[in-house]
Amino acid sequence: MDKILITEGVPLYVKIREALRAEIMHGNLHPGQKIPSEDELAQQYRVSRMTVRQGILDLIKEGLLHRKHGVGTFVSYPHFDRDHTRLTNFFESAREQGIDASSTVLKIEVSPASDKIAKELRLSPGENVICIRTLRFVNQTPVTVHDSYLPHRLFAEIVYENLENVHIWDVMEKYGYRVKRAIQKLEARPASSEIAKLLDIKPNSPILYKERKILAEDGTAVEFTYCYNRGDMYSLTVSMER
Amino acid sequence: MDKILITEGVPLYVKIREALRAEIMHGNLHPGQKIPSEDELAQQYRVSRMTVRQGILDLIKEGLLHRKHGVGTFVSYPHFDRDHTRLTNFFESAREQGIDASSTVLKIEVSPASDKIAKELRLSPGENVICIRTLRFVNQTPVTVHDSYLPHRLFAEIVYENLENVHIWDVMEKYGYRVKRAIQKLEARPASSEIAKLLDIKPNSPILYKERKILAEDGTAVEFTYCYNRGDMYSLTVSMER
DNA sequence: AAAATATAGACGTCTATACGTCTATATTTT
DNA sequence: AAAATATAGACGTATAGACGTCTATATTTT
Repeated sequence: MDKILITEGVPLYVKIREALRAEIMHGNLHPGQKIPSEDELAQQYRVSRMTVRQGILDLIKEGLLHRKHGVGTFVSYPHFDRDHTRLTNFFESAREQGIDASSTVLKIEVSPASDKIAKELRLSPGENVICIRTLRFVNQTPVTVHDSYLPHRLFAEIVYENLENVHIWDVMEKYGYRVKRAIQKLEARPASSEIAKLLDIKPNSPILYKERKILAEDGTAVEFTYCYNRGDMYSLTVSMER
Repeated sequence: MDKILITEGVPLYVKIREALRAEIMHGNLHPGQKIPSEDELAQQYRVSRMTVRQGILDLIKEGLLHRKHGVGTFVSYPHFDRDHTRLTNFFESAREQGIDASSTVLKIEVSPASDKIAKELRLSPGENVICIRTLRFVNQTPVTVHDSYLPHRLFAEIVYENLENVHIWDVMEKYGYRVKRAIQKLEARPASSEIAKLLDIKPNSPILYKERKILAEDGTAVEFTYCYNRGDMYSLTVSMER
């Protein structure tokens, strides 16, 4: 039985990958089930085995499939929370979950970087950074105070952009930097009086404190942030592998 | 100039990957620098281009290299915190950081799973789980209360094992399950009086609360845990990608 | 000088083939 | 019946070659 791939302008292995993904999602292939072997799929789709393999390997990396040498390839069980594992920005993830999200800019200023930020962003000593403090709302309730530090050298003109209700990562793309990776450190902390006031909670309430460094595709450190998230209204899901 | 690969019994692409890694680590190739093209490397190592490619792709997945279509492959800047990004267990990561770590078992019991745990571990209704509560210490100070739930069906005999100062993941391997992935939800919460007493802190102090589901290589859900970590003594670093 | 175009280098996709290694199962031997 | 062995199926590694696409740079044209 031949399977035919129609779309043009898309690599074959991507088509096969998506065809397999669709079969899994639609339940034609169910969790735990063995999928056809690389050879069989190659014949079905009339491509070479290596092409099928490339598509399968993608899905394995994603966690949708797993395989055992000498035995076969199997559909993984769901609950891998694939969606929450990707690096998404505030507005993206809110939109996906159908939540009303907004943000206001509290402050923009340019000043020399602190030692810590200079080190994290790999700046020369005394180099300037743009600091943007925003307050983020979910359903009109303040949830996060977000302090963002950007190298002034790379984003000097960004201070003239509209930054309300827009994610800064989208703005960065105009400057040629596409965000690729974040390294984040998480802690539970008591809210300072300043943060408590902004988030409309009592001082010393638990805050999910997050420091993160954002890297672009070429490894440039493009942003460093301090985030103060209301503990009772914010949770974060991550996936890690051995 | 030919480069020669000596070790036997190791795939060629692994040798090339490790040779490249060594060159980067030893500083022969420095961050930002362009490495030789796939064609050049194939000639140097006298292998096919696809073999070199497989090695390079591994290093890109790791974040050690990055590439730009039509331009070349480059050494990434460090600070990717590769070490903190892997899923490691409590004792592994403590050892790596040269920290004194220990744990005591407070309780072991077998009982029917709660609805939530049955759902997360994909158990039949009413199926039994083993609950193990441990207290973890760093430098003799209690840092984490750890409630672990395991399917009784898979690990019935585990209750007879020594579980003090041992990580349960190591014990699980004896039962044929190798931990592969964790999906964790993180929140900042106030400490309950029970948890506060165990961690020797005041009630309502910030706790980094963590729920996680642990999956084995074949996708079996092997453990569900609730973790209560002292906010002032525990932080977690994770990396996420788009 | 500016704009359009050509070119070379490098990565991206794809094929067809070969042989190695691992696992589960069937077969044979003890 | 148990143990050893063979076998088939499936993934793992590796090659050589072809052509596509992208980027930066050099060249030509305007």
